[in-house]
Amino acid sequence: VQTAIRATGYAPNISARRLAQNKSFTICILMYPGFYQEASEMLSKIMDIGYESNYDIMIQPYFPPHSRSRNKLVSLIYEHRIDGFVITPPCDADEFVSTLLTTYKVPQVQINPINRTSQIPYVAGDDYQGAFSMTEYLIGLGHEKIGFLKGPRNMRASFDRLYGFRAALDSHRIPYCESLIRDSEWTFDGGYAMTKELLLLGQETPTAIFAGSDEAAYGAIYAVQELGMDIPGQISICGYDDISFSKKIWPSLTTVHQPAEENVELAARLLIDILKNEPLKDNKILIPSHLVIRRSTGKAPTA
Amino acid sequence: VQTAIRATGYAPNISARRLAQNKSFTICILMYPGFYQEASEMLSKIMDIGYESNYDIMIQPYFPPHSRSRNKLVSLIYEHRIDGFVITPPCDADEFVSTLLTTYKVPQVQINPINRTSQIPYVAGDDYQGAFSMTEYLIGLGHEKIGFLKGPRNMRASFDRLYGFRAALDSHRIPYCESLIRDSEWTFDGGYAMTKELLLLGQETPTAIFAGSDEAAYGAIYAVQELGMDIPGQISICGYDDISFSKKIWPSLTTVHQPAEENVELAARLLIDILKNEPLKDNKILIPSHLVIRRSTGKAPTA
DNA sequence: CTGTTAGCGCCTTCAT
DNA sequence: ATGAAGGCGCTAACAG
Repeated sequence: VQTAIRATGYAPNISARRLAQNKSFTICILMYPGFYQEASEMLSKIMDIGYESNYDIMIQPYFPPHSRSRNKLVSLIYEHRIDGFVITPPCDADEFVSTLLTTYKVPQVQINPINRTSQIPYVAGDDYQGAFSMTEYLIGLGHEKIGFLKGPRNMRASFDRLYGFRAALDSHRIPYCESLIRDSEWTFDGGYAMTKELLLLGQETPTAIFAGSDEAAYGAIYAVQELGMDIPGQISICGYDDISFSKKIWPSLTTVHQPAEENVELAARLLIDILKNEPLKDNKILIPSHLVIRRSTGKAPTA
Repeated sequence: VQTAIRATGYAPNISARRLAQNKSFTICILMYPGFYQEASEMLSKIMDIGYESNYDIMIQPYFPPHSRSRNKLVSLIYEHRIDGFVITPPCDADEFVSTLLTTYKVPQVQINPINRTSQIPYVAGDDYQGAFSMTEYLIGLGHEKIGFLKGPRNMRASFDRLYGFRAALDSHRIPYCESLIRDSEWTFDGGYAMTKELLLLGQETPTAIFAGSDEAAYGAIYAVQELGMDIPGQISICGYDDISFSKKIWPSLTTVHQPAEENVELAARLLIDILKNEPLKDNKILIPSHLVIRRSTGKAPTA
């Protein structure tokens, strides 16, 4: 029968199905513009999932300062265009988003949410452990004065990575020095500016900088290179995220692999399972992270 | 009345509208995985357009080796999920795609298509002129032995950039030397490998390398740095595309600005105008490109 | 278990 | 001009 159906060129009309079932068979991934640099790599995976599960996937940028973002979100929900959302950071921290979704009881899965105690399903990387490992690795290379670049306050990873860093220092009895901690917002410009500041500390100049994100690490590398210093000879730099460019820059970046595509993929799968009312083993998933050692880190210079 | 409607919380059901009008109000952007590195920057713009025009926008990866890609594309068309397509390179060169779209008379707009003589509307950058300008700039710096990295044969830009390069050499009476032209496929690995080869040419070693794309230029820079050579002191490197990372690497990359987001934006706008049967001024759009001079290029070393 | 029918919510057509 | 009714193609509920 199936073959006969195919032979006639028949295909169901998706709009009619959607209307009859009052479902859109579409999920939305809410993204903060610029947060995911490697969206294109992500797209393939996401779309595969959509294909397998017969769900369409819509990527929606959410940028709070634009009222347009909010309007769009509202219309997606009101007009029944979307069955559920994957919320990427820092959108979960946005009050408009969170109240809207809970008010209308729209199914959602969050990625790396600020608040892990709520009942909302999530997928998260183990930022604490990753930062701890990286810091221990640096300490093992002989670094004691380590600069750290903090991220935005509306992302949980910002805190966890700082805590992991600090815990590793503590466990090796290395003093935690406030002047070495800088607020970079995890942008290129922030990493650049804060690294310049750290390098002007004179006697207190760090021998390594743990940029909290790869993006900030690029800024740090740029600043260091501009000053004509050698990486890793005079100073080591490392990041966190392992985005695809990190192996293409010189020197290639030591970082923590935090598979953004995998997070989104798992979140999308989880959401679809929820929408299909399939039984789920677990609705809170923690993904371990691991170090990727490349060329931007080395032994601390012997003063 | 409108305000009253809003007050009651009314919103039209999109599925019903789609069914009644037999349209999906959705367009699809077909992308070759990895071709657009800065998809995330693009997304914001694209989605804005969708919002303004009440069209949903679906990004679909197309990777010919996966039969899944083809099946998905077929189902999008058969099931009336899509009103029209934006075709990004090199998808226009894929026979399955082109015959499918023409057979079913699906509206489409192409970006940088191989074939500009067909009736299909397109948006394209002026690759010939961009490559010509860049080459003249290098010649002006005193470079005469210039390596060039070719791109894949299924993209028009590959040819136009090479022609522009060659034309500039000719107009300055600099001999065109086959051994300096290499096939990099415009990947990082290709740029890396071919640059290594070029640097082993001994007496014929180029003093500048015009990588046909930024991605290939990253590979070139990596190779040069690995050999401990100074950029731009000993060798100049430049790219083409001006993707966002090119200003973040060290040394920042001299390149030709070819606004990928703008191309896609224009193409999507054009497609939507076509779908709405709006009168169009022009259905073949050529976008000029311009040089972006950064730190990776400098005067040719005086032998 | 198979076959028939009503209805999803909107748009368009036709009649008033 | 305004208003009522039919139909888009599928699904779910119901009857046989």
